[in-house]
Amino acid sequence: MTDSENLLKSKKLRKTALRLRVLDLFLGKPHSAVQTSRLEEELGEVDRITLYRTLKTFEKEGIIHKVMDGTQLTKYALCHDTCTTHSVEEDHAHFLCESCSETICVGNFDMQSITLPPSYRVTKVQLALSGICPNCS
Amino acid sequence: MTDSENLLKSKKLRKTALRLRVLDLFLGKPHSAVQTSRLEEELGEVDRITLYRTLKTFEKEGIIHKVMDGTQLTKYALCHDTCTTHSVEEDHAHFLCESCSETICVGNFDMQSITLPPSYRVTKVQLALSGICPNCS
DNA sequence: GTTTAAATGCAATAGTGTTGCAAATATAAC
DNA sequence: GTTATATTTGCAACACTATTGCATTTAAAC
Repeated sequence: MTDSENLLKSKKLRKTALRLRVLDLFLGKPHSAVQTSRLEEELGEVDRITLYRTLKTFEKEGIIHKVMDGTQLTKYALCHDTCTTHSVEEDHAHFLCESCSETICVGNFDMQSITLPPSYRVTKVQLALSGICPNCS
Repeated sequence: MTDSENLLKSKKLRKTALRLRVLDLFLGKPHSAVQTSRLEEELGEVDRITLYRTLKTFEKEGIIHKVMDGTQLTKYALCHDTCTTHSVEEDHAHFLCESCSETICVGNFDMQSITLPPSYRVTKVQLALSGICPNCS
């Protein structure tokens, strides 16, 4: 049984052709955030609605999470360790390369370093870095 | 001459009815990020295309900047001090209240606290905080 | 194999944002 | 105040992203 099949089974999701293909794609680039339109391209002729529903299902099950990289584009990335239980990912940072537009997860950081008035109750911190990635410099 | 009129003059932009109304709105809530659809509501019957073009013009002139608060919505806020020269705003943080959905600028922070592999050249840092704001708690 | 609940695919729809172009208008020159 | 002109506006049309309802298909359990 492949990783994708195992993952679906562990989430009690039915094994369908598209779900397996989408999962394979994410598992193939575990630290990259993939844009929805890019997924459509890579998958070829798929029903767009089904793809969107697949992504929503995966998000709800904590398989993938939306990535905030400072663009307004919808990008998803595979969840790791800390975010497998919920789709919410806390204190997580992403880096967007301004040259190649690739977005990658760069792991967690210490949110203690941010000071806010105590009247604000902060429950989630997302950091969007951008610049030039190692490949492009 | 009002603040809005002065601002337009200083940017060598023509004084039009819509521009003045939009500017007044932003100047009225100098630390809030306003969603485009919300602007449409508050302005009443305005031509949507003209509004979008107005926002783009203001953004290009460094009057307002796009705010990244972790939602995929387009929100703009007035530029202050550090971001008046460009539409790019650096090392800036915003706070989104999960209860009332208001987004406010919470000022700058120290980006030194983020550690990344040195092969990444970071030129821009955006921080999206979310939780409960003082009004809602 | 049969059953059934879940997933898919299609049609229709909504929201956001853009471009081209003719008409209107703000500013500057007279 | 009038006129000239470059800017701005408003409309039509379009593109992209995303969602909902519903009939059909299919995966998994029996």
